[in-house]
Amino acid sequence: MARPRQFDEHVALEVAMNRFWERGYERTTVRDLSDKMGVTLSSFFNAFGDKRSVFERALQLYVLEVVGSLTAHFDEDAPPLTILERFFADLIGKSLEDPDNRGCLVANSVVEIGPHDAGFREVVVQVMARFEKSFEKLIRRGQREGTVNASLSPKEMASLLLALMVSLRVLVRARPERALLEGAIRPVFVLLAPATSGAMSPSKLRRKTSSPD
Amino acid sequence: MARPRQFDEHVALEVAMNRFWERGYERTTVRDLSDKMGVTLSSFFNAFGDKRSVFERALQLYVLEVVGSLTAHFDEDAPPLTILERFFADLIGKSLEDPDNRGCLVANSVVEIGPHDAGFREVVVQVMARFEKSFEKLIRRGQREGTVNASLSPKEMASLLLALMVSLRVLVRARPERALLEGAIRPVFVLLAPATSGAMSPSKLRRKTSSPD
DNA sequence: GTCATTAAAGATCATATGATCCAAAATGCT
DNA sequence: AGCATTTTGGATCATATGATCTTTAATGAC
Repeated sequence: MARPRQFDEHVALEVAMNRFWERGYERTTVRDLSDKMGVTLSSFFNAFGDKRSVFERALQLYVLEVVGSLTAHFDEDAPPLTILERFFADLIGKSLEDPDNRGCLVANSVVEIGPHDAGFREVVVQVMARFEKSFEKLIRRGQREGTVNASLSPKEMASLLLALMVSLRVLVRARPERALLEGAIRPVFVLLAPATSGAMSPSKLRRKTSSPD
Repeated sequence: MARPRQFDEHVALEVAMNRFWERGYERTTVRDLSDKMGVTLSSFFNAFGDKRSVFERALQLYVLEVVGSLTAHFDEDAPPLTILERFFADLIGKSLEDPDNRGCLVANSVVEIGPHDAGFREVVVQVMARFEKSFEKLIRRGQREGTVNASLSPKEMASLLLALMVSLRVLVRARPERALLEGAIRPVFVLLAPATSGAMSPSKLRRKTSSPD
């Protein structure tokens, strides 16, 4: 009943997402977008409305795909500490393997348009809240099961893990060094480990092979 | 011998710094800058060259003043743990009292222009390296003096503290909540506290007034 | 006072940018 | 085939933006 689209909307949005992720909102022009998306400028505006809407949907897509692939760890059947270890290993791995060091679109958006756009801030806040809740649940479960240090406040630890997660994604943009990122998380896992019975200090848990650096 | 300036270069740069801090690099136009700086567009370019140069000097100024006022804590005559507590309390206080939730210009720059401008990235990396070194020294001193958990790796803890510092400044842009920011740092201080002799868990050090939340 | 020198004022330029407009093209329905 | 409907191509628009140019103003040196 009408002329069919010559492009796949989902594929196009995927391209847009990667473009925004790499260059940020302001530095990405609609011409660059429509180019990379393989969509004419007319079709771009016809199909998506305006630049802001495209970003909105790109951000949604990011949350669905990239954030989703991370949160998937939370549903694994494993001890909370294992889940957290896998989660951060995955986060660091993905961060370091990105040749463009783009970090996280959500975190980037916090900085670039956080205080300037209440709508986007809301999205970002929601995403963060989800992580916080998941972290908190993991901590609580670990404490119930005796695999996580029972003296820790789950809420505080959730804040710490969220903060850590954000900072890893920010730091990698300037300093994509494994030692820095892994160094930052390792002490936190020392802290998470349950207090060993007796007078044993947490030092035994610190590393697999150790030498005081 | 020539017409004198009608503006104070330092004051003008201060204004520019605050403008970049609040709005970021791309969103701040030279017209807005010259306006707020009280300098005509001609004088702006005449005195500073171009927008990038102004940002460069604004960033320098930020490092000197804002970062400087934070690093001042490191020279205080107090136990490392006390210095770190004051440092983070100050950081959080300053972050929360800013009505515009601007976070940190350096951190913001990491995200906005980190991967796109090697020159600025270098500045940012330097600043971070300074903090890391300071953190590491504090940890080492605390360990020598017996006021910091001796089983921790100073390098790793320095990475963690740097990461934490960055994340606080980023988080405040979207979620200026004291509970979140303080919640994130408190467990780290639990970790930093020296292992108490005997089988005592760190729980006693956790809070001044406590109730398991 | 004259002159060299730099700053200020304000118009102006070239380009970039988000967005629109209109005609041509492609489809399904009848 | 003809029509309604949506997409596409490409020109175009209005404005914003970084930067420059020209003219005038202020100052010290002589």
